[in-house]
Amino acid sequence: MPPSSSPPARRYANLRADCAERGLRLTPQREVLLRVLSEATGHPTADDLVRQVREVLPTVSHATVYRNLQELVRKGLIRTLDVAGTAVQFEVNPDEHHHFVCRGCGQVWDIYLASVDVRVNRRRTDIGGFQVDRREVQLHGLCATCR
Amino acid sequence: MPPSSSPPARRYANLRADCAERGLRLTPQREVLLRVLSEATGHPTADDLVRQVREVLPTVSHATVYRNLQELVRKGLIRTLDVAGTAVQFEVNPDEHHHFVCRGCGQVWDIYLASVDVRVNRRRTDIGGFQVDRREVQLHGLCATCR
DNA sequence: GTACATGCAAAAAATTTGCAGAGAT
DNA sequence: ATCTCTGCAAATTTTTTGCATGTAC
Repeated sequence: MPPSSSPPARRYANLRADCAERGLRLTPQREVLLRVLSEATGHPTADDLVRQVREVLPTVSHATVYRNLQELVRKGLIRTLDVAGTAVQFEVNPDEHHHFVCRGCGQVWDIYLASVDVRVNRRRTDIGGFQVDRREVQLHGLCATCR
Repeated sequence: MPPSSSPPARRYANLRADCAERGLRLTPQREVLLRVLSEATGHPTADDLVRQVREVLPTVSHATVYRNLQELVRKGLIRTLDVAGTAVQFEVNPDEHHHFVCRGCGQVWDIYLASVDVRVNRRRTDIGGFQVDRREVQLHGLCATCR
């Protein structure tokens, strides 16, 4: 089931359609990247993706993959995973989900929450007038292996 | 009030005590760094901190500040802020709090929550046996200026 | 005195940029 | 024909490392 309940083929079709819709051309390099993204498990780094794309198109340049990822994030097709580490990790699971971060090994797992109830304490909070689009919960601790 | 309800002097004393307790020597460089951290507002990057330390000790090396920050994180005196961006940001607010991330300008604010209620859906979640030490909520959206 | 900390300089890692040419629409 | 995208190579930015020297405890 994880990392996503939508099958890769479906996700690939969706990504292609999203690109077309937003005026991103479907070049061979971009198509391979989309396929790699749609099949990805976990949270690949830009470098992971460069390597995987190169398994199919060995001549693809670093810059192309980085630029494409940037563009896909800008258009909202994928997201960066907000977990500090070395390199940026990309979030390719389109389902609404959250994360568990192990402080031992640094790995990140997708988790699904049955309920999220959060209320801001406006009195203590030094910012107002903000609009919330998305809520993400990160649980931090130790995974079964690191315990 | 923000970024922390404890006054800088108190936070500085706490950090010094924590260092002593964990066998970290109080060198002049480290003391200046602790003072800068205790007075910090927001979420400084390593480079921000290097610059601020150098206002007091102009000869401090890059490596020293980076190594110290690493050590302070390892010992749990500060944390890295889990928000993807360019450089790692440090979390120096010792109070329990959460974050609002603006997708327009990328800025991050501390927010305080009145209540957090989260229940994991174990059936959908592909990991078990993990132990949770801390829960962090990130709200994503647009700040008042970027709206 | 000893173990830990620092400075320096260089390396490594991650990401971005300029530019000329190729390709999609 | 146009505007986007790509490859290459080099530059930038951020962080880490080795080693000799210095210093807090």
